[in-house]
Amino acid sequence: MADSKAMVTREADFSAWYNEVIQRAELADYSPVRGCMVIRPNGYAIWEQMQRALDDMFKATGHQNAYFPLFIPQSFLAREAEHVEGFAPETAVVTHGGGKELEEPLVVRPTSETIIYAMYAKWIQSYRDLPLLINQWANVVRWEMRTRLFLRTTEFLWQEGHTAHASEAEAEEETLMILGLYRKFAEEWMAMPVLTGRKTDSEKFAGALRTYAIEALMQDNRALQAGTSHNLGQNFARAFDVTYQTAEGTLDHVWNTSWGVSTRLVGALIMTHSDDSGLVCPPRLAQWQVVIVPIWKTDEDRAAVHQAGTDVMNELRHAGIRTHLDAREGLKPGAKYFEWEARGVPLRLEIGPRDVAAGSVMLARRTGGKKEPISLVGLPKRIQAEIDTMQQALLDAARERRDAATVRGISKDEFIARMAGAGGFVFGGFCGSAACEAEIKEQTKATIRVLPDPEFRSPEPPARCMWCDAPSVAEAVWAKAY
RNA sequence: CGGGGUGUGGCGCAGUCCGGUAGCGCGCCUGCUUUGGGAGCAGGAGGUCCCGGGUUCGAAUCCCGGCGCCCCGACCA
Repeated sequence: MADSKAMVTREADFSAWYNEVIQRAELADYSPVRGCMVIRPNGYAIWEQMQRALDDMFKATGHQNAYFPLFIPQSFLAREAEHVEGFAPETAVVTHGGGKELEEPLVVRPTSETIIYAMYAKWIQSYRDLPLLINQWANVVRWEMRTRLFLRTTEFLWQEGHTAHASEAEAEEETLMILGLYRKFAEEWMAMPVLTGRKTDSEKFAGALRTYAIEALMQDNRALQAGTSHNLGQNFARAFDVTYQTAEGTLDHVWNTSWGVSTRLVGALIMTHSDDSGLVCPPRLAQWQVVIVPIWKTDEDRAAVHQAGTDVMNELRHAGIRTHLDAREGLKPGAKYFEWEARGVPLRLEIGPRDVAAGSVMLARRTGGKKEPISLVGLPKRIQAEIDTMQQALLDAARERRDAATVRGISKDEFIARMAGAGGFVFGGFCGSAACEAEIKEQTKATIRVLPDPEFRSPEPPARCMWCDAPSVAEAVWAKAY
């Protein structure tokens, strides 16, 4: 790599460590444009795996992909009061085109509700047109003050689903179905445990009736919102006049939902699993699940191990395992080991003359443990089992870490001390007052991440507000967040 | 925009206090020898020292004015 060979540790400087993991794994780089990043092939490959898995899930639940324009007439943004208040300060605006000043400035989309619902108004006439279930994969731009690779960049990639329904109940069902789908993706693909729940009014999407989110806890015990699903009610339908005729012949506004996850998930993946040797990528999302490193001394050996390596690669690929043979010359095996570790490849197979003679390969796991020789007989099955085991082990480890950093029912003073120190998730009673919520944020930097869904709540509902001691109206989860 | 820091080959830095014409490590290129945990030797390429102005015989270094980037805050997926 660029400088000295030892990495900054998480312990020493988590933020520097995060940047170094990204640089060493060649996931992304800073661009000439402030706040924007270049997603390099290794990083984009992870995003592509994420896209594939999510897209399959969207399609399996009846959604179709479409594409809407990057530019939105500025006036569109203003049609929904809360929405414009929320997004106007962070938009990029195009005022000139073709050398002339535009009659109406164009906003570079920070999100696409407005232009999509303007179109829905044209497309939806009858209850027979509902539900309309559309997703788009796109880039959006938000002029953030401070940016960080993957976590918050001026331009980012995401998917945004936008649906229209005939009733509030249907819209709510869709909103929650997607929340569950995001949770499933986070846990089963990213091996990242999440809390699900509702956002408070101060944290909800600008223009939504209700916002739900999945929240994860990073290794530095700061929370990260990993995905959101909004029930928009009829707010946008009213603003864009999206109406339909009911079976009874009356006219009604549709009920909308919108939901999204972004390239932030790549940052979440990094901060959930990686270690002081570099990226650790869950096998299901890894560009390469297995890398084969041949080892040789003589030309004879070289030919033999390359043949063996190629055979193994073909056999594994045939079994659907993403496998790469690192046949580069002029690099010692150890150098390759370090490089592939930094890039997070889950499994490494070393093949040298001794292994060829023994009909085996040496298996090393990115997550540690002893190297061990394994037989070439039945190799794909064995490797698939290793992949499945590692995928599960990563989720288990991440959940254990999160749970260890979660406390319930502590006092105000303990809360203050905890937010100043260890961090993590804190469950406690909440009085429901926005003023109280704001005061907590001001004094401790902690925010309510979610009002958790029933399965995450404490067995005994808290009786009083953790902060002000007024009667509690809901249990809340606080954390310092990214 | 407020506070702090920093701009020197691709990357990380030294040199700046005390002015004398740019150096180290890593990386890169070529060749030979190497290859079971970051190879060795030899040769080589690569720099408007952030920009502009000033002082001086002479500026990476001193002075003035800009700009960029990073960290901490306010905003956020």
